[in-house]
Amino acid sequence: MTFSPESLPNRFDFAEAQPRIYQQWEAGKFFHAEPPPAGQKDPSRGPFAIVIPPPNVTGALHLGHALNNTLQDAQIRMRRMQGYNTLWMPGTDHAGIATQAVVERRLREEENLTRHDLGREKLVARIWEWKEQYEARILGQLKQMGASCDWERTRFTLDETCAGAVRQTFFDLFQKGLIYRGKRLVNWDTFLQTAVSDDEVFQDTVKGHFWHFRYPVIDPQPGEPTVVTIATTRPETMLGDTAVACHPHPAKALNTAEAELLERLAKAGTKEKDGIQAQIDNIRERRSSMLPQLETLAKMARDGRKLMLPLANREIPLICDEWAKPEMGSGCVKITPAHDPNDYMVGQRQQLPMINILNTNGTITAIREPSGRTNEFTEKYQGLPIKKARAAVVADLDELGLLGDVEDREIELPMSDRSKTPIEPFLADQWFVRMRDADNGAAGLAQQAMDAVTDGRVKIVPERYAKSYLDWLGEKRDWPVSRQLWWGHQIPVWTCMREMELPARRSVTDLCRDIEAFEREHPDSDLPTELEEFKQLCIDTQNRRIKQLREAYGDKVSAQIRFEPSSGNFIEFVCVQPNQDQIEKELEEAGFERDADVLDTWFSSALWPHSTLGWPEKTPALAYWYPTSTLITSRDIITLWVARMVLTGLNNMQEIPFHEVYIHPKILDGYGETMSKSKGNGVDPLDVIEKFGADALRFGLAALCTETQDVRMPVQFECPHCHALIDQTKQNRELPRIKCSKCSQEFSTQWARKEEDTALPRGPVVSERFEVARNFSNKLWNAARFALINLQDYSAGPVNEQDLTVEDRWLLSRLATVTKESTAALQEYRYADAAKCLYDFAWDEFCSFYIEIAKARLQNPAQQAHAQRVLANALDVLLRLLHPLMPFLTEEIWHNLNKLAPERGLNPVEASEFLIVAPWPEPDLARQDSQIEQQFSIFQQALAAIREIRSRQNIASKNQLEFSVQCTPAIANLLAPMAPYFQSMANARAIAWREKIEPPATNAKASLPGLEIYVDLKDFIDVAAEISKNEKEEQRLAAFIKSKESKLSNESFVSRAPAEVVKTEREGLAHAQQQLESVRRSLVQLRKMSP
RNA sequence: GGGCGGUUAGCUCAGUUGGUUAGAGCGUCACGCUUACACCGUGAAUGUCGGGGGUUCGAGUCCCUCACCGCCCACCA
Repeated sequence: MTFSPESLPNRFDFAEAQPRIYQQWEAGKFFHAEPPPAGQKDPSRGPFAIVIPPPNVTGALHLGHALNNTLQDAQIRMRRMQGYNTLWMPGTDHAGIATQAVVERRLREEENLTRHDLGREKLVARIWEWKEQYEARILGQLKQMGASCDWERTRFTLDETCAGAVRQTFFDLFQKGLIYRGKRLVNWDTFLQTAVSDDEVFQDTVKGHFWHFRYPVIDPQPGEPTVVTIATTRPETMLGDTAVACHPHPAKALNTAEAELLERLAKAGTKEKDGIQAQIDNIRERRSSMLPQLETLAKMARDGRKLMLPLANREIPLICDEWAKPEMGSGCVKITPAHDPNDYMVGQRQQLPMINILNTNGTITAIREPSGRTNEFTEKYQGLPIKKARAAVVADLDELGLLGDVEDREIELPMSDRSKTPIEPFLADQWFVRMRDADNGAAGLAQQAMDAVTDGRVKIVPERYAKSYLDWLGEKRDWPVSRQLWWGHQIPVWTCMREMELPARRSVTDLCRDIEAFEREHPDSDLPTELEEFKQLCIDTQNRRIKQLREAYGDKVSAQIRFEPSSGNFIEFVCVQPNQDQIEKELEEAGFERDADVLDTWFSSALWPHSTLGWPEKTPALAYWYPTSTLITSRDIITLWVARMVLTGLNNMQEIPFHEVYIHPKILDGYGETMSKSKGNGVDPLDVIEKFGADALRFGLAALCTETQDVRMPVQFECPHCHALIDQTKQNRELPRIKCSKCSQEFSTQWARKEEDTALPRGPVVSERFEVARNFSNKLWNAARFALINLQDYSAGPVNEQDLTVEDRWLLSRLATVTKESTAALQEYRYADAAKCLYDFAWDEFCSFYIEIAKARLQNPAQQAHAQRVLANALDVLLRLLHPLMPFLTEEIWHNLNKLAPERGLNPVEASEFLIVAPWPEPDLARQDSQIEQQFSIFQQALAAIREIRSRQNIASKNQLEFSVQCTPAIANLLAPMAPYFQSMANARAIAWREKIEPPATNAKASLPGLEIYVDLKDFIDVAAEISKNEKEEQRLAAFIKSKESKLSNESFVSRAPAEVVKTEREGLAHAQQQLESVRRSLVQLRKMSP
């Protein structure tokens, strides 16, 4: 079977080639990596590994994923070719909340069922079905993009391997005391009865009220107020108040606030000034009207004055806390630690009790006082939904005469994105990972992760993102890891309540309260005997239990035991190691219950770099590829994911997870908005692949990937009828159907729901920004086609140094430079630079010059074999350099090239069968030759000048031109051999190369540094065009000269600028003057000719 | 409110340590089927470098300032 390159189509048929080539790569096992066998020397250049940021199984991949994975694959492919033992670890993320939410929504929409109707097991089974479907789709998309992942190692954050790692990590942290149980305010959705994450909460502005209440002071002293006024937008929360706060130093606080405002006023623009001034006036007014009272309140707080919380009849303290802002409201603020995030912080600072007032369904609960007893005064509110409770509380306070002003006010209300109902802050038991440093000052998890970046073990590129990483970790906030969901890793802790067995003469609750009070008031004294004995008994009981558990289960379990004063019970938390089913069973039989919550999704993805390699097993893969080489991801998960991987890596492996982190740009639409399905401006990579090909998608994305900017990508609908592109606007992007502006036929969009819409053919969302890359791949395809057609009688053989022509040496010099620069650019994640460098070289140098020149040489029997060998070599190198960005096209051409020129290179060697594993080109730096490049550039300029004359004189290319060149013998020697190429590339015949020539009678002239080109125009001359051109040139030069002269006549420039700069300016001036003279001479000539 | 980016041709973007009168692709205009490629070739036109100050012999580049756009974080009882 003979291969006939002429029969290749003149467009690269990517739709046919992509699946075929991908299948060949997979069959060749090129993606699969194994560590070198134990005890053997590593034959490779060493390990190189990237773990994929696992896409969520929530839905299909979008263009952002396409970018992310293109950039990874480019690194992987280059390193593989460079000889590294390269692993790209693929997988997907179970994405807890997001995935459960999607499935629950569908359940609701399609079957009108809630998760409670289905039950935990069945819901989880449904989510697994969803996962299987989307995982397959995601992996399919990655393959169509050409991702060279090691699919045999594909992991899922919820699979068995990852589950083992999660449990091991949890157990380890639990045992180290770095995991603890605590209360935390969560965003509670009372409708769905679930906690939602911060990013599922949106703020809605609604009309509300601002109610002022008066709380009576208990035993006010003379001169003190009898009531304290507070204000709230949520009256019902007062049932859970445990303090009222005022500022400790109101005068100082007012001063500070005023000073800050004054500072802002000085800087503010006119628009803001009025507002700020009003605030300042307010402060000044308050200073006279309210300050004395605020000072009194602060003193009362210090004296321990108490207030009587109405309705609940609860004694609550008046406290000092800086959270109270003297410049706002009444200057005092009610504190409800269990139902407001800020109050919660105050509560923690001030050790206030936290009183929950809500049931999970949003009705008022049976309120329990800190002492443990139920509050009988609030029974009447029990069971009321919030709205009714609010009205009742206001009415009751009014009746007591404690209601003050009621203002109308716009309120920012947090709403649940999922149910569109208001969010209630709700106190829930949660598990936390301790990020803070140890009490003895030893670096905690957060600090260790910070150190890894500050000392350079982990390098973040671009550097500025290290700041977000460090700032966020620097807060060292404990990481809440439990989620009230069903989809995820269930927390491996079993809990049991145990009653305190002790012959207490007094109630446990009282004893505890006394201990607490005594320790607070006499921190340095020993406890009284009774209390001390009780405390010791508690400790002994705990220790005895821990010992019992240890005896029963050894180190397979770790226990934390806590005493709860309010109930007098011990709570035992037992964390069980992985694969201890028997122990779990025994615990459950003994009355323990497993925690129903699951772990934060980021807990499992935090382990990704080592869990995917098999940890906690000591696998050879883990030993070989960990730490991985680089992580390529987007900036929005630097904190959520990157920081946590560093932290768990250091904890579990005692080693960083990766050496480098590259943060790539985000893809925005034409309006600068992030792409998302919910806006309708998302582009499906598969639509781009279908229209432009995978290589165009990849090259296009890489070319846009610059360091500082996000990628802005205007998108269009493609009409399925006539293929016209219709710009997407904010108006039309949410329509279910669109009428094509060109063919007037209609098509459907992603919003199509109704049958009449879905029946229409779908118009995909694409971007014409991929056209450039598609055109480029076609250019390459055809350049290769040309080469192949001309290589049919190729014979391998060495290329002798003395046979190299100027154009050969120019090309080899450029090739060396391009190899060096594009390699460096890729290695440094400067993708746009790499793409541009290769694009320019391939198109403007290889195609426009080398191939054009080759056309003449390949005709000449004496030069043909040599030209073929250099051409094959150049194409070979170019294919290898482009392969990471355009794998399919280059692989396809490589195979064709192998058929005609299996042995190639300046010293021919047999090419590898597959480009994907061909060696990466080494830049032949000895070939870099600036002199040759300069010489060649004279040829290029001369050629351009002749072409320009042809164009301005409007001379058809079929008419041959004659030209002569006035230049030095050196330049003549250089240009004379290029005569055939002037002929083939500009249809221009060289008459003479001399130092002095007689210009032809009718001529057009071009002057370049060191040479003058005269084109003999014969009958073609268009005098008017020539005059106009020269006049324009005259003007331009005159202006240029004028500016140069004024610069050079400037004394301070000449004396202060570096001599070199002055010299180039002088030379520039001289040359321009010469040119001007020449232009003027031509004009005189031309005007004589003009009628 | 805090932090980080951005603003250069109609559009999308480059622009090194300050140094000729600022570049590319697309689009526009003119010409063109010439031994691969019309998804092509040849040539042309196109800019108050967001505004205002400053430093400097010299500023798209450095400093200050204002305006606008985007992202992240924290948020007002």
